[in-house]
Amino acid sequence: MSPRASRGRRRERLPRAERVAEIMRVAREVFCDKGYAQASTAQIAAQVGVVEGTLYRYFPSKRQLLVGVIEAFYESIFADYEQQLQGVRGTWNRLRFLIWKHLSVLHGDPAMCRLIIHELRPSPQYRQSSVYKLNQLYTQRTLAIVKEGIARGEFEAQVPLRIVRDMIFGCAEHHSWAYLRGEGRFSPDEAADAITNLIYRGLARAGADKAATVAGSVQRLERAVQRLEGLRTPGRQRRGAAKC
Amino acid sequence: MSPRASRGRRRERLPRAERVAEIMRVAREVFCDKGYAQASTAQIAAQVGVVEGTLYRYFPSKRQLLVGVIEAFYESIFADYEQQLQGVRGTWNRLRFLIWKHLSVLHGDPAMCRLIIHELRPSPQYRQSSVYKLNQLYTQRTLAIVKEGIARGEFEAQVPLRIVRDMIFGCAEHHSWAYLRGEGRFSPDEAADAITNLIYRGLARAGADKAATVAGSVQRLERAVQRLEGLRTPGRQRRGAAKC
Amino acid sequence: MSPRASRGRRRERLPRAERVAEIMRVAREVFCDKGYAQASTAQIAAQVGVVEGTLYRYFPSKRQLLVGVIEAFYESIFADYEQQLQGVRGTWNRLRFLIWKHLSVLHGDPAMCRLIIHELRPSPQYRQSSVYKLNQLYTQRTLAIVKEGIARGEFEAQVPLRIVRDMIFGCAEHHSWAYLRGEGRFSPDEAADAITNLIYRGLARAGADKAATVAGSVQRLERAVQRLEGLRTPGRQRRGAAKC
Amino acid sequence: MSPRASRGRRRERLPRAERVAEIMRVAREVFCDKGYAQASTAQIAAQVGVVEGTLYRYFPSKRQLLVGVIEAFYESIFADYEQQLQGVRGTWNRLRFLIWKHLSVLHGDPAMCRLIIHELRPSPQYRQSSVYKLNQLYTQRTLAIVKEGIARGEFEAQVPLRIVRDMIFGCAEHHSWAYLRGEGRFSPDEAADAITNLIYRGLARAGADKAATVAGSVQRLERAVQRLEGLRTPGRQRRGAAKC
DNA sequence: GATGAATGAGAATTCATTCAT
DNA sequence: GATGAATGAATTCTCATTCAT
Repeated sequence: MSPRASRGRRRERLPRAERVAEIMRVAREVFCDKGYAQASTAQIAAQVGVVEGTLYRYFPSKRQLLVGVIEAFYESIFADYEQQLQGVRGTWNRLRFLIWKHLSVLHGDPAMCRLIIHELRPSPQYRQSSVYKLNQLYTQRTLAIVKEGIARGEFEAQVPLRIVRDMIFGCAEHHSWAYLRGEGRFSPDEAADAITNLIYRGLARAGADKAATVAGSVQRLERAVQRLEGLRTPGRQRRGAAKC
Repeated sequence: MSPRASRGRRRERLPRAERVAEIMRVAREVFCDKGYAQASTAQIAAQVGVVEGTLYRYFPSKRQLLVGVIEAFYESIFADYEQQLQGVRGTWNRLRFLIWKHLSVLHGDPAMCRLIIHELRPSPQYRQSSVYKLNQLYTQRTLAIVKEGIARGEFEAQVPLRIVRDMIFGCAEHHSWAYLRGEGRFSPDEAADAITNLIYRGLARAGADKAATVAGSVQRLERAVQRLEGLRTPGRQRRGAAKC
Repeated sequence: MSPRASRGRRRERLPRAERVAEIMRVAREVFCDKGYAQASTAQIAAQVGVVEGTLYRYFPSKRQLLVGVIEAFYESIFADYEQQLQGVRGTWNRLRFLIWKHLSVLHGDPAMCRLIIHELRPSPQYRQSSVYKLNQLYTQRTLAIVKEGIARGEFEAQVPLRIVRDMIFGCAEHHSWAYLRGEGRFSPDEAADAITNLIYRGLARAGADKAATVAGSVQRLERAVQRLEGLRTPGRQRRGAAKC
Repeated sequence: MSPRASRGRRRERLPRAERVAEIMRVAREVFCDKGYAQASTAQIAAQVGVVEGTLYRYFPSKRQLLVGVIEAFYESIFADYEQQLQGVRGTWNRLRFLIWKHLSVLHGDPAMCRLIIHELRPSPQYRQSSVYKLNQLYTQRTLAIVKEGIARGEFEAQVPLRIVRDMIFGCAEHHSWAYLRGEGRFSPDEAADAITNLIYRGLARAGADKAATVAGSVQRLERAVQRLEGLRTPGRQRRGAAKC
């Protein structure tokens, strides 16, 4: 008898958290599908099953909705990052994991990455968003690995850290760039190998063990020299130890 | 007082080429200042001193105006590029010149570069624009230098060319990224040095003379070994050799 | 003086149905007055007392607004058509009613009819509009009457139905054509009589009773023959008859 | 050396008549192709190979260009009409020729006919155009045939001339209406037969010889009556005559 | 006779956001 | 908490026509 009921209006009153989650889920879809500018709040609202006004109860603006969506994405990406990294040993491997991870994210969700790279990052909101903070943490993690490499004597001491960071992330982004546009493909695995090797070699200390990448000629040479000359590599760690 | 003056405010009749040039000059300013989306054809027209319709006599759409502006920019950038490059000798120097050039463009006209990176390149028009073609040429030039390096025995034979390209341009873009947003600074000179060194070292043939970049420790070690053992390193491929 | 009054001039919030009705009413007026092309959405909106955007909440385009207006008109026209027709007996009378109805519509709302004939009907949308469907029903009704006439033996069996339809509606439209332009007049009553007679006679079975329309010459002749010869006309097919 | 020549500018100075003819030819094409509203003077000018200003040297407005195009078409249509009609004898045949001619024009140049029916005729210019005058002549020709039929006793004396005219032209237009929109087909021959028959029968005098169309039942009845009662129909031809 | 640059007013349409209910 | 009608200013683009050269 109620006209309300008969019109099938969804007056579902969801708890705040669920409503927010639903809006973000839909907004993410629409933003990824159409791009931020082409997406309309009307469409998002319709797809959620609410009216436009309702969106504004949860998000102060379309822009903040975008920021929210991206923040959630970022958090999910980095949720288990630390833990996974802890399982990886060795400078080369850790670097490779990090690069591979980055490439995998680009590969797995190109539309979201496009939003981040071309919508959020160039915008003034970026510095205020938690994405910025997360990114800084991420970057610091990355450089920490390089610093470890230096500390272990694997890398040159005078490494231009900022450039290394730019090379890793810039290369990954540039490499996946056509893919983000929907053209072509790339393999995160292969790219990760190649990038890691290049970076590693670029950073490697001249006399150091270039272990995994450089086939062991230098290593062997050094060992030979040590044997023959009774010399020790003057590397910081002195890992060849006593009796050698 | 003359009705002429009041009616036809500025009926300056410029030849086509001049009008086009003027429109592009102004459009470039406005696009750089406000960004593509925020720029309005009305503003551009007003600033040129014509009505909006006049814009559309020369450019079929706002978008094509952007493309035109960027194409002109690109052409001016690359006008003397070839010539300049011819004056540079040596692989490291040539690589460095190229990287420096790229960084200088980013540094010298960040706003235009922003337009290219965030407006033109992600758009569907990109592949049709002459910018795409120019970019391909540019990229090929870059990789030609790397190939020369290989041919000369300076670089490893198995260089992942695409990755090298991505590393160079991706690193440059990432490095200048905050600067493009108007935050921070960077030095094309310093960055060019650092990037070139990193790339060069990453590519350098293990047994080769790493002259300018790698301090000669490995080299010296190898020579010592040779002295001591009467061996010669037989080139990268046969490195396992007999009695070793 | 209250800021309320000055800001929100008329923020009357009508229920959807009422707003739609009001927009359609005004749009109809304006379209009829100026013609579709000369009518502007701005004028319609102003006359409704809303901003242009409000129009687009209810109609996706100016064109669809036109279609909506015409559909409503059509529906009102045919609302009681069936019922009225049921009250009319006899082939001639039914044909006459139908023709008269058509002429009356043309006469009663020439401006709307102009829109239909010159704007909607020649456009690609026409086949998709409900007007097209309604028109088909209407046409079928018309031809049903003709078929009844055939079944009753009043009309020739081999009637070219499509041509009959075209003649009825084409004639009515052509007849009212100057009137639609605002020139001249016509009388639906007189025209209906004349058209019906012409059509009826054109279709009438040669030997049939042409009762109401044809002044009774044939009729009388036939009766005379019947009297004299004691014959009945044996239907169209066997007309070669005996002794003739 | 002259830049003029090298640019291949067509500075052909054609005699006025040729230029006009060329403009009209192109304008006709474009109007027919796109419809009046969608056609632009720019396109017409470009297709002629002149600049827009040149159009305005020959035609005061786009509208007058349309009118000119249609007038030329009309004149070509009626160029040999009179002559052809003179070769046709008999009321039915003359009517049929006229109707067929009209249908043939609709069939042969639907796009032009659309322009006439939907662009020119509903417009205010129509009464001023020579097309209007030509149409009147044409109509009068048509009705002259009907009047001949009356004079010859073939048709009823009380024929509603205007309705007859509307029926002929209205039917033809309505019949070809879908065809003008590019949907469906029609045969001018078949339609001409059917329309002529219907009209002819509708107008035919009850007691008259309906020769070609009406199978002769009435005729025969009348002859029988004549025989029986010693009467003769006073029909003009009396061609059954004597010996019957 | 021809050019073609410039006009200028207006057209439809879009959409994030507000707020009375 | 949710609705959804209304805003309103801005936007790109169109095009017949004019007129200085």
